[in-house]
Amino acid sequence: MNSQLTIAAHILAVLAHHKDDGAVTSEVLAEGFGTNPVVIRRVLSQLKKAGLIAGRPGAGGGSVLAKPAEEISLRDAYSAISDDTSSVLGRHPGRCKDGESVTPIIAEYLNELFVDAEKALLAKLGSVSVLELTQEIGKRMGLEARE
Amino acid sequence: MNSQLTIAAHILAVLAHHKDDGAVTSEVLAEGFGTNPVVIRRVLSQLKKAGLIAGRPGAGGGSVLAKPAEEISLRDAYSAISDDTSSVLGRHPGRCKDGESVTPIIAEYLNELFVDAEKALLAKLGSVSVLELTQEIGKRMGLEARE
DNA sequence: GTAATTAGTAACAGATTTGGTTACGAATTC
DNA sequence: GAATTCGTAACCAAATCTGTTACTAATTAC
Repeated sequence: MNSQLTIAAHILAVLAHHKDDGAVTSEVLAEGFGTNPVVIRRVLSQLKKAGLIAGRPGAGGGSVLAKPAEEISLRDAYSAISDDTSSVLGRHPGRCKDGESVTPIIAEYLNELFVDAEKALLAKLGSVSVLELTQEIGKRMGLEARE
Repeated sequence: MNSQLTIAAHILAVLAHHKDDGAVTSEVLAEGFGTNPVVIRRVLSQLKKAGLIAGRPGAGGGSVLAKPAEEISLRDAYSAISDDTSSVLGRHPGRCKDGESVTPIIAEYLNELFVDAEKALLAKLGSVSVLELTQEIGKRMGLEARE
């Protein structure tokens, strides 16, 4: 699900933005992102499993951040929605005919390189906290209101 | 096409590895990767457009590197197979109801962050040349033969 | 010049993935 | 007990991905 990270980041940003207004329902989040509440709940479920948010069913329920916004990074969101097999760059399958010795070596080395590249990406995501997210969003909203 | 970068890297590695053995046919490349020659040719076509390889049809034809291996990086391969709209992390669609002002701001900011993260990944890919690729592969083949 | 080889590309099919929807049970509040 | 909301399963349509066949164009071999 390629939009899950985007949705997760959106959710975290909105929850942090509304931190003092109580829980946010999946319906509100869905409207904000322009999708169905179930799509949102699928991501909420994974963020919850990862301990990033907390949710309560029932009237007046919804989701809130489970931790201070400065303790949640976009990398946490990425980890929450990724399974172990997923990779942004794909993996070399390493299929080859018997006796062909160069292919599996290329496969293994390329996979190592891709993992390294992915680590660089994750490091960048890890450097952005949800707190920074809301601060920047608040700043931009202020600018826009003034225009 | 998610395996295209892997295929492209495989192609470049094999072409560099066989640099002194003449052109390599799409059939040989396909066997090495375990796929159909047409799948390989689709990627070859893009690498050729990007000026990374040169190909000749006809008997004894095939593909060769168009530049010295040290002047081709995995980032070049990535650029060759990506179009402008593609992104490894996806993009925030920015859909929202009228009057909702926070959503487009979140969308824009997240997209900026994702582009930054992608740049970190591309920088890593850019640091690996096809020459290094073949050198490391040659090293590993030597090690394996000795086992 | 003719045959053989190979790239390049279009067209198509099957499998997989993705995003959206409906539905329903469980938990919670009022 | 009624209303609300989550959590999740089931399903569907659209898109994407991978592989295949088929054909043309270009080039070499003889």
